[in-house]
Amino acid sequence: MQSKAPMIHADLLSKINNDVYQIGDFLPSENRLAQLYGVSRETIRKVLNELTISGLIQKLKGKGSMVIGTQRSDLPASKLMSYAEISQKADLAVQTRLLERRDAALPDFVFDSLNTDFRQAPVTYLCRLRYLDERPVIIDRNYVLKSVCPDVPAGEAEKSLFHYFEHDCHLQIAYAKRQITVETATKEDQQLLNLHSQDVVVVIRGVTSLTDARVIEFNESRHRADQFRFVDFARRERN
Amino acid sequence: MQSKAPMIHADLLSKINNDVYQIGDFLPSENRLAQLYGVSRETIRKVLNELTISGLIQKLKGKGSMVIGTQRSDLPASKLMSYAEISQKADLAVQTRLLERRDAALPDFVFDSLNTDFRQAPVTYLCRLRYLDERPVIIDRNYVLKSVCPDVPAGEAEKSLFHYFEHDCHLQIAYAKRQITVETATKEDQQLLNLHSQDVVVVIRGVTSLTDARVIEFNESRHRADQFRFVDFARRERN
DNA sequence: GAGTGGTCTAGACCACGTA
DNA sequence: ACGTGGTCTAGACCACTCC
Repeated sequence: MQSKAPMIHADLLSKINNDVYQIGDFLPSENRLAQLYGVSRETIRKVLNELTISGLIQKLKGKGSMVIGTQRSDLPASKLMSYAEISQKADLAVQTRLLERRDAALPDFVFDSLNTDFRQAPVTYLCRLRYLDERPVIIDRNYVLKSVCPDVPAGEAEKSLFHYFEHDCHLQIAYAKRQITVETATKEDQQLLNLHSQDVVVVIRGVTSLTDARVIEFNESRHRADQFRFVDFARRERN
Repeated sequence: MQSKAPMIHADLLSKINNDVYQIGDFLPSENRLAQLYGVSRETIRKVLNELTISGLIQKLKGKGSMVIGTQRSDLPASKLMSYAEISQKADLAVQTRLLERRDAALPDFVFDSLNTDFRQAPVTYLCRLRYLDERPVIIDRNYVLKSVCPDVPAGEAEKSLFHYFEHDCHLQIAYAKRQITVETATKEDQQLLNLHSQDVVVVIRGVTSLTDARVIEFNESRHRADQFRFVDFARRERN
């Protein structure tokens, strides 16, 4: 049983993505939408607020809510999605190869963050190579805490880690902190991604947490710089 | 006259940043906060929702709201802030030099986006070089639409463009779309940023819009790759 | 059972833009 | 004057956690 707000959200989303409401158009007013969906105005406002944050609409005081973007135009690269999920949405010819999977301790470079709580914690280490059109473009390394998720089957690792966490382990991913930097390619980067010695890679390091705020994994993602693209939508904080 | 929600937001924010509520702690319950601040629970919930989106707290059903981050720990690189504002927050020794300022038409490379509406639109072109500790690290180029902001004084350009827009022109910045890529350094990049011919730069291209959804400027920002760092917080969409 | 957050409501008052 | 979004309220019912 879906609750009302998510259903309305999904409905408006699909109407925006399918040009029922086109960019530049105004949505029906909040009162009108409340009537149409048979809910209170506050419920409509909750949904419109989410669409505003996502960058799909802009509210104009005294005028209405204008459509300013769609999901399909610029795929949500800044959202928290797994590689498998993004690929699926983008309709790309992708492939994943599991290079390594073994028990390990968290390496203590721990991504310069002060996550000292996790030093030497037992993890399942995964190293996967991502292909786009038969060409290797990303090296993904995951360090999954055994205290939260005791094991990761090799078969699942080749598909989607997130899917495994959420469906098979009943663990709900909630949020992640990530950092993007550019670094010179290591010998291993050069070999796996077919790079030259002077090339650089885009490195994304992050921590992923669950709805109960427990950390489930650390990860490092190394991208061919020429294939890297990050799209962001940001709203200004009003002070 | 500040309204209630923003005041409570600011208060909780400062208490989190000043360790009154430390990471791992639970905030007072929603009912408790409603009593403390003398407002309704929905007002409290609005504020807590904002803090959740910002990555400062995580709500645990049946338990409470746990602090999971602060602003000072990882400064908000993914927020929509001007260079001047970020520098100020981060307490960096920075400097800006205006290299060029002239009337122009929007170049038609228009950032591959389909903003065909703006072809050949008259703009004020600005090129600024940003220094960090006496070293040049960023080349900023702005194309400010004359139809929205007729002119940009040279003096203001050396300070903060956003400050000029908002305080002197009474234009309210609302949101921006940006794209991050990595490209090989041009001759000009090499000269201005002291790079070698094989080096790369991180390029951020974007469009900035106002609260009334009008575009005010396009921009391109070219960063020394070794100085570039982008921090992001993302929440998982619940489907 | 008591307390927590999640959802939704019906209504109020305001500031803003259009006409 | 009217309709729009912005803000806030007081209260209801639910699902969840903890004791």
